[in-house]
Amino acid sequence: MIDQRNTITRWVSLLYRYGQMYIGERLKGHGIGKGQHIFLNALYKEDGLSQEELSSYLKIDKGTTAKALKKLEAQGYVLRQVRKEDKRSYRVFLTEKAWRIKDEVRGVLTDWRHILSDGLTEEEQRLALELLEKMGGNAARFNEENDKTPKA
Amino acid sequence: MIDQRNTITRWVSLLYRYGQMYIGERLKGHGIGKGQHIFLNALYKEDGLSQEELSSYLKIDKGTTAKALKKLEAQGYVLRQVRKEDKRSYRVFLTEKAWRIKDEVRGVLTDWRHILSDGLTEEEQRLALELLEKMGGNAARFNEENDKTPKA
DNA sequence: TCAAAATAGTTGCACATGCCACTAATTACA
DNA sequence: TGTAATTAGTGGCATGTGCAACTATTTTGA
Repeated sequence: MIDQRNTITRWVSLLYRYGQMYIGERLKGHGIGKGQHIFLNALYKEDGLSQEELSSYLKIDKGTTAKALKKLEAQGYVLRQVRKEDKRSYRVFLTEKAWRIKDEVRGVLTDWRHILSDGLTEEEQRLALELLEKMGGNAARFNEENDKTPKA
Repeated sequence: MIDQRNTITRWVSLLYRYGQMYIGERLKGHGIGKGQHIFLNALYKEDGLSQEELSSYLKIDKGTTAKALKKLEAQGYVLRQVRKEDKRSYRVFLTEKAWRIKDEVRGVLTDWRHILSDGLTEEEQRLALELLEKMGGNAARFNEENDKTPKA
C-alpha cells in the first residue's frame, strides 16, 4: 500500500541533478557551465533567437536566460545584436568558436542519453521520451494556466 | 533526422524545475522550502535515520543534507539526537509538528503526480515510473562507478 | 597499543535558478 | 497625438546544490 508513485518526483530530481553533474564535468574544460549548455543546444537548432524566444522555448526564467547568455558571450560563444526593428530585443548568434565545438557539445547529451538508456529496448526508449513529453507538457500547461497575471 | 532523443534531458529539466516551483509554492506557508520536503518525505517513510543514510538514500550531497536538516530543525520539524554508540552521527527524528502535517506534505507530491499524469492511462503511469526508475538507476550506478576515490 | 585511515557532519565557496523591481522601447487607445 | 499599458532585457536577492577542506570520532592494522 506504499504509494511508490510519489517517487516520480524523486527520480526526476535524481536524473536532473546527476545529469547536470555529468554535463558540467564534461564541458568545464571549455569554460561552459552546466547552466549554459541548454542554450547552446537550442541555438544549434535555431540560431538568431531572442532571449525572450529562448526563455519561452526552454521554459526558463528570463533572468536566468540573461545571465547564462552573458556568460556565453563573455566566453566568446555567442554575440548579441540589437534588432533594428525593435531596439528592446537582441538576436543571439553563435560564434565560430561555438560552431567548432557543436559536435562535442551535442555529444555530451547523446552520451548521457546512452548511459540512461542502458538495458532499455528501443521501444522502451521511445516510450520513455513519449511519456516524459506528455508529463512535461502537462507541467508546462499547468504552470501557464496558473500564471494568473491578474488584471487590475 | 533531428535527434529528438537528446531532449530527454530537457524534459527532465523542465519537470524538475516546475516540480520544485510547485512544491515550494504549496509548502511555503509552513516555512518549508523546496529543498526540504524531500527529507521530510523520506523521514515519514523511515524516522530516525542518520544524515549519512538520508544522503545515501536520496543521493544528495551530505553538505546539502546538513543544511536542509538545519533548516528543518530551526523550523521545529525535526530534532537530532547524537547516537550514543557513535558520537559522530545523529539520529534525525520528526517532531509532533512534522507528523501533524504529514498528510498535507505527502498530498503535495500526490497532487503534482496527478497533474503530471493527466491524460495518461494507468498502464502508462506504471510504465513512466518503471522507466524513470531504470534510467535513474543507470544514472546512479554510473555516478558511483565513476566516483573513483583513488587509493593512494 | 597507538598511529593512520576512514567516517559523519559542518562550513565556505561557486554557481544555477526563480522572483521581483527596474529601465528602455514599443504598442494600444482615448 | 500623447499617455497608459505592454514587452525585452538587466540586476539584486534568496535559495538549493555540489564540492572541497575541515573537525571530531571511530576503526584498522602494524
